[in-house]
Amino acid sequence: MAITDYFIRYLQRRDTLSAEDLSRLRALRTENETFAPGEVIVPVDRIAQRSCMMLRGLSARSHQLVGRPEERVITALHVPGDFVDLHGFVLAGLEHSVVAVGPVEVEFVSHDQLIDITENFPHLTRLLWMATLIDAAVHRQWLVAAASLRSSAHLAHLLCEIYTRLNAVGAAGDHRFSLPLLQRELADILGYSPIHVNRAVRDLRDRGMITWSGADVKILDWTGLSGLARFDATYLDMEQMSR
Amino acid sequence: MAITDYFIRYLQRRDTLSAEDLSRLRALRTENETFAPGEVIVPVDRIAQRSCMMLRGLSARSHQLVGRPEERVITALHVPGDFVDLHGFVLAGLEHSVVAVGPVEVEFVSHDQLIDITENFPHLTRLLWMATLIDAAVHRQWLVAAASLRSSAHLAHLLCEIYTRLNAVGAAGDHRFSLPLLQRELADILGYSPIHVNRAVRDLRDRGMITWSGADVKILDWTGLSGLARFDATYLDMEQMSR
DNA sequence: CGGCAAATTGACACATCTCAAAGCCTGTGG
DNA sequence: CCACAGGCTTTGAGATGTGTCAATTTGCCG
Repeated sequence: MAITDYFIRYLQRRDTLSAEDLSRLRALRTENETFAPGEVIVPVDRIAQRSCMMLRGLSARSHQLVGRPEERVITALHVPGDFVDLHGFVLAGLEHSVVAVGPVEVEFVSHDQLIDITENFPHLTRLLWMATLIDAAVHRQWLVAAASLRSSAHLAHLLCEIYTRLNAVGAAGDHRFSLPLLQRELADILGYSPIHVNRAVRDLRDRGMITWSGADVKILDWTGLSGLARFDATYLDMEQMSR
Repeated sequence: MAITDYFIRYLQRRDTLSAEDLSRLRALRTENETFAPGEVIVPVDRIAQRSCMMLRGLSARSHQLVGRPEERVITALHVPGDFVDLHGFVLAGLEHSVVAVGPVEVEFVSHDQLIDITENFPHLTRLLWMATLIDAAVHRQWLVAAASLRSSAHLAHLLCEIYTRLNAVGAAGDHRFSLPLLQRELADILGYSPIHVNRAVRDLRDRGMITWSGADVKILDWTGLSGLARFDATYLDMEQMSR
C-alpha cells in the first residue's frame, strides 16, 4: 500500500529528505502487482502511463536482437528499491522490456504523479534524476567490466555489485543473497555462452571464493572476490550529500 | 558567447521548446574553452561547479583501471550538441574523466544556473533529464553490441551510431564525417586490442563499405554497414513528442 | 633526409564458442 | 516408493575469435 521503504532508504543513503519530500513520497498512490519468473513487467516500445519500483525479487532489462528472436541481451539487473523504468516517463518509449527474474513484486506509480513531482518538488525531482544517473553509471561499469575482465573475474564483478546493492537497501547481509538466475540468463548478462559461464562459476567455486546452490549465493572470500574483479563500489555513488 | 545552437537543435528534434524555455536557454551565461587532443576536459572525482556542452570536435568518457595505470576503457563518445557531464551536476562526482579526442571546443555552464532551471523550469528540466537518459540508452546499446557483435560488425555499429548522431545535429552529412580516433583509442572503445581493431578496419575496407584515411571517414555502403551491425537508430530516441 | 608515432602484417598462444553427450535434480504418474 | 521425463548443469573436444609479441611499412613533421 504505502510506497516501499526500500526506495526511501535508497534515497536517504544519498541525501537528506526534507519533511515535505518525505510526505510527498509517502502520499504516492501505487498499484501493487506480482509477476512469475519470466513474465514481462514492462513491455518494449509501448508508451506507458506508469513506472515501476522494485519491491521484492529481481528484474532484468532484456533486449531482443533484431533478426534473431531466440537471442537476447540483458543490460541491467534491478533489486528492491530500484525505480526501474523512470526512463519510460521521460523518453518516447523503452527500446527494451523489463522481465521478472524469479518471482517479483513491484509497485507502479502513475506518470501524472511524477509530473506533479517535477512541477512542484525540484529537490525530489533531482533525486529521481539521480536514481537514473546511477543506473547509467552502472551501465558504464558493465562496459568497463566487459572490456577489461575475462570470464570468472567478470562474473565476480557482477556478484560483488549485486551484493553491494542488495546490502545497501538492507535486502541482503552476511555475504549471502538470493540470485535466482539460470546460467543461460547469466550468459545473456555477461555476453558469454552458457558453457563458458558454467566454467566461470566452477572456477570461483574451485578457488573457494563462493558457494552457489540453486538461487543461494554465499561469498566466502570477499577480499579475494572483489580483488579479482577489481571491484570499487564508488560508482554506485552512495555518498551522503546535498543535491 | 551564446549557447550552442547544436544543443537547441538536439532538443528541438525531440520536443517543442516554448518561448520561455528558449529564452531561458539563450540567456545562459557560458564560458567558452578549447582543448588540444588528449587534454582532460573534466577531471575524475573532482566535484565541479559547472558542466560542459560540446561545441566542436569529439570527446570521450575515459575510465582508468585500478592497478593498471596504462590501461583505460572508453565508455562513451560525445559529439557537438551533447551536454556531456550533466551527471556531475546531480551526482557526487564523476567516476571517470572526460578527455578531448582531437581538438575540442566546449561551453561550460555553471551549476547555479542549472539549479535555477530545475527550480523554475520543470519542462526544461525534464528535457535535460531526457538528454542524460539518451546517454544511458546509448550505453545499453554499447552493451548489446559488445555482447552480440564480433569485431568488424561491432566497429560498424560504432560508425553507424556516430554518423547518425552527427547527422542529427547537422554536424555531418553525405555519409562523410571526421573521426579523429587513433586505432589504439578505438581499441579502448570496443574492448579489443589495437591489432584486432586494425583487422576490423581492414575488413570493412575490403568489403567496400567504408574508406578511412586519417580522420576522414566515408561510408560507401550504408545499407551493408548498418545491416552488418544490425543497427537500428530508434534507441537514440529522436521521436518528436511532448515530454 | 631523418626520426618518430601510427598503421599494418605475420606467427603463435590463449580465450571463448559450438556441438555433443553425460550427469543431476525435481516434479509427476504409476 | 519407484520409474520416468524434462530442464538445467556439467564435462569434453575441436573450431573460431581475439590477444600478444615482434617486425615492417607508412605518413607526417622537423
